[in-house]
Amino acid sequence: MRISSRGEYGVRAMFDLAQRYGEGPIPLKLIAERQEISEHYLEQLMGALRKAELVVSVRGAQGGYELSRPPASITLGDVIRALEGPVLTVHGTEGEKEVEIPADAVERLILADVWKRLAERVNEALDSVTLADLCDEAARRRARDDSFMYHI
Amino acid sequence: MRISSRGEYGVRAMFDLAQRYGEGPIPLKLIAERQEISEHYLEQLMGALRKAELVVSVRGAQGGYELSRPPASITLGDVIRALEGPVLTVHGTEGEKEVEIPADAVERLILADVWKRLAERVNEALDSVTLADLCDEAARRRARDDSFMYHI
DNA sequence: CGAAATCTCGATTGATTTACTCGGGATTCG
DNA sequence: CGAATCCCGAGTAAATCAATCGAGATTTCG
Repeated sequence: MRISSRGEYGVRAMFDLAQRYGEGPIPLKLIAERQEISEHYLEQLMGALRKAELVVSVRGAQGGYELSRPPASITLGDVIRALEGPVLTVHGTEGEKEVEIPADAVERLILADVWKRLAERVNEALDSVTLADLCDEAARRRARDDSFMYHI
Repeated sequence: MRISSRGEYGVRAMFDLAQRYGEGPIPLKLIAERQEISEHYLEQLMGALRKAELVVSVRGAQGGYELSRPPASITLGDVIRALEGPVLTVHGTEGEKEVEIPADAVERLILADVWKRLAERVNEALDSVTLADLCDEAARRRARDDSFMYHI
């Protein structure tokens, strides 16, 4: 149950974009350099984020990517689900259609319910952090570090 | 971010054992049959659960496995962590030792904190369900189904 | 005692997923 | 036009997953 590099890199890239929200499109190359992610690999991730409508792209020279909406309205859950698919899926529970008749129906049904509830809790946790939260925290820490510098 | 078959099968097997807690050792073969899991594969999982001290084994004829402690004191988190390793790990955060100097230290530190908090929330969710909870719910549903039968 | 029932352990294997890399095409700005 | 971009699909090496297999060690029962 780990977050793959897609999720990790995706969040880093989105954090990067969030801090530049409103400055127009940011070329992928810059994000890749700052976040130390392979350009080609990041392209794939941005493609998925664009399909999920979390970013919009501008093609051609001076193009790039920007968030499709304010950082406060994009959660880590949005980013992670876009890149890694639905969270905490269990094979016996994933699809919408019912699986084959189980040996002990009661047990299987209980577990299906439990997995579902747990997945909801995980999604709630992931959705409780927005890109704006990350930006605010970054601003706070940078301010603190700066004032610390002046006191030397 | 899915639960692998190890986690899913492991929970099924532990649920099975929990419902027979106090009846002495249950042979793996029976669990495998009831839960429709390959015997050899389940052996591996039981080995991990034994090393995590969630079950104890009794060797020889009439042997088998039983829970090492009451169902109310074993959580789904215990089972899943024993079988799948620590939950919601992120490569850049997993080890205890610090990774190489990041490009933007503030960003990386914030994300490390966030991943850690999220992992805690996921663990809390997984630990909020015990094997006894599953058994209680099974008993409740079976009772309801039975009384339904009598009314036909 | 000996045979059957069990757990124990490590090796191997095929399929899938992950984490990339590569190459070329389409679009837009200057 | 040509450079800077995004766009897209194919390919690949390594890791992980989900088993499978085979050979032992231990214990009960007849």
